[in-house]
Parts: sequence; C-alpha cells; structure tokens
Amino acid sequence: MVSQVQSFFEHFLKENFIFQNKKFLQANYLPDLVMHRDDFMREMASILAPALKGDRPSNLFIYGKTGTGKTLITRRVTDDMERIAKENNIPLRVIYVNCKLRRVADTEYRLIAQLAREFGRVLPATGLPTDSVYSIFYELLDSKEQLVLLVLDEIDQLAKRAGDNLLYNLTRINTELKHAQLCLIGISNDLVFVDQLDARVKSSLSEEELLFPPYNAVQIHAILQERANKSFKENALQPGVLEKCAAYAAGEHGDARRALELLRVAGEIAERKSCQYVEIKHIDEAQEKIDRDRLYDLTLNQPRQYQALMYALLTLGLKQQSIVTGELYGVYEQTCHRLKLRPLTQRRISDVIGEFEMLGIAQTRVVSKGRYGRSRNIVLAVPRVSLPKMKELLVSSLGLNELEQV
DNA sequence: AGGTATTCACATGAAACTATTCTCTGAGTTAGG
DNA sequence: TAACTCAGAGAATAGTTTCATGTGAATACCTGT
Repeated sequence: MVSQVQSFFEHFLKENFIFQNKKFLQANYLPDLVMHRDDFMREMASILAPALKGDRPSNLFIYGKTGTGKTLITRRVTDDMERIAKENNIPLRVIYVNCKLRRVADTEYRLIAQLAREFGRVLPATGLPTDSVYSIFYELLDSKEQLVLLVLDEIDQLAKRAGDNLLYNLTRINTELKHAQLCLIGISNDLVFVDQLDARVKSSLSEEELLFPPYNAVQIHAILQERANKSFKENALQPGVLEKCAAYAAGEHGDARRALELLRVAGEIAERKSCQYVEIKHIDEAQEKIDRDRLYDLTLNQPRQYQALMYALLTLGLKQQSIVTGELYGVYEQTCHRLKLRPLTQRRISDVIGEFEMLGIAQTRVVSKGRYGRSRNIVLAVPRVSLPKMKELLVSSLGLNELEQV
C-alpha cells in the first residue's frame, strides 16, 4: 500500500506547474546586470577605477533606502574589480563587512577583530585590549604593498553603537600606513546619518557620494518581470500578478527586495496548493504570511523577561484600546510572580517598551494627563486576529499553561 | 475670571554595577638533568 | 633549570540597577474685580 506521504510526494513532483528555478528570486542571488541602475554602476566604477592602477580612490559613501540596490551594485562592482585585479596581478583586495550582524562587527573591537580575521589572523572574542587589536590589524594590513577596498555595509548601525571615534580612526589610517592603502566604502540606509557625524569624519568619509533613489512601480515591475521569466515556468503567472506585487512594493517606498520576496512566497503558496497558476489572491496571502511569520518568529525569539512583558501587553491589549506604562508594569509584575521571575525595574521596562515599538509590536505616544502625570500611551500595532495565536505561543513558551489565566 | 504655582506619574539620561567570557602575567610547582 | 599549572588582574560586552533630572498640562490656590 502506498503511504499517504509517498503519494503526496509523487503528486508534488508531477504537479508542479509553478517554479522552474527558484534561486533567481532568492535574496542572495547576485545578477550580472542590475536593472535601472546602469548609470550608478558606471559612476561607481569610475570612482573606484584608480584602484586598478594602484592609486587610492576617494572614499565613497552610498546611501538610499532598503531594497534600492546599494549592496547589490557595490557587490557587483567590487567583485568585478577583484576579478580583473587578479587576472592582471594587481594587489587589490576587497573586504566586505556587514556591520549590522550582531556579535560579529557591531562594535569597535569586533569590527577590527573581524578585519584581522579577513587577513587570516584568529582573534578571541574578548580578553584583549582594543589597542592591541588595532595594532595587530595595522601590522597585517601594512605587511605588504596592497590596496584594500573596505566595504562597510549598514555603517550607520556601527556608528550608532560604537561611536564615530572608530570611523575617525579608520579614515585617518592611511597617514600611518607605509605600504598599504585603504579606501572606505560606507553604505547606509539612514539618509540623515552623515549629517550627525563629526565634521572631520564626514568630510573624509564622503569624498564621493552616491544617493540611490527608490524604484518606482514601473521599474519594480520590470525587475520582477525579468526575474520571473527565469524562475517561473511559462504561463505560471496570471495576468495582473506582477502589477499587484509591484504596487505593493512601490507603496513600501520602492523596496525591490520586498517585492521579490512577495512574489516568491506567493509562488510557494500556489505551489503548495497545487494550483496551476499564481493568482492575484496569492499575493495577498503571501503578504499576510510574511507578516505573520515575522511576528511569530519575533514572539518566540524573545528572552523570557520580554515574553513576560509581551504576555502582559497582550492580556491588556485584548481588553482595552490603549494602555499606560503603569498599568502594564503592574500586570507584568503579576506575570513575573506567576512565573517565579524577578521583575525588572520600571526603568528597564520603559526601554523594553521602546524596543517593542522598534519591532513594530506596539505604538506609543507620550501624553501628559495633567494632574494625573505624564505617561506613555501604548497601542498594540499587531492585527487583532493574530493576538490569540501570539498569546498561545507565549503561554506554551513560558510554560504558563497549567496556571490559571488572569 | 484670570493668572500662576503645584503636582502627578512617569520619561529620559548618565553612571555604576553584575556576570560572563576570555587573555596575559608572574609566582609557585614539578620533573628531568 | 625548563616546562607546566594556576590564581589573579584586566578587558570587552550585555543587560541591568541606581540615582538624578526633566516635563506638560489638569488642578489647586490666589488675587483683584
């Protein structure tokens, strides 16, 4: 007898009308040619070109919102340069670091240690003074004649956490190097980031600047079309699907990455349902699924204390429209008591509420209620339909189930 | 009525503390010559 | 005497707590009409 699972798989293999090759829709795919960005590519290439002759190019600062192709273009250009350099025996080295990665390159010490690691030197995560990590890095960098292009992606995150001291050191590093030369390429999502920098850092970091504008709906549509042709089977998309996808993404400040993800997830939904086509309604479902998954993921990956607070927040949120800090703290304390957890101070909780806002779980507004003090009004920013499920997840994750619900 | 002083209930900021992980250094110990 | 062990001093970092100060407007309290 054929098991149900087996027949499911057979069915699955036979009945795939949708995908041809999904990889073109995945986030790490690096196309040879980035659409609607030719002029940026040319400009960046011409700024960086001196590197191939052994001259140090101007430092470059790139900014633009998420999903506008900054990282993609930079990777494309620097990859090509590295290849050409290799073919012609030019001592050029490209180092790409994403500064947002927690516990990798988000502080001064860690960034420098990470760079040293790129040169093949293993450094411990802690224990050494920062100065000595610096001098190790200098030594490695200056050990031979070479030109290093250092790409710092999400550099705003780094500056926020580590202070601009670090950037200052990096921009001046060339004056101390005898053999090697360093060229900085900073990439930032934050459009006002440069203005907040120390003037000296600002001027030397952004000797050249590139601003990537968001894509408009027409451009996103073209991008989707191009990738869809490669990844979907012929006629797998119903008319209007791409348009709808593009419209969604254009609404979200022209984020091409988001659009591609949306299309991919919609395809996966259609595939799972064994549909012949990706239909427009699948886009809506995909949008919902993406949001939902993100939310549940967020819920489950919080530390216990945060989950306790979130539980309190949901409990109150189900009962009333808006919540004030004091109320929430009270319920949170009760929750902690039930969990035999030592409650954090109100000060700390205040910050955690701020983090929840950052994560898009809640919206807050500081209001003064006159004689009755000043407090934060907290409103849940989560679709109401997700609340019970979220609460359920929390209950099981916290081990609250056998206890009486408040 | 109109003006101003209080007061509440937190927000917000800065500094200090705690705990963990890890290196480096130098004193004491051990084993072999 | 060289090699080894091990405790203690220092670092980096995350997550807090402690202490200090700030704040917007509803109310309480005056004041002169």
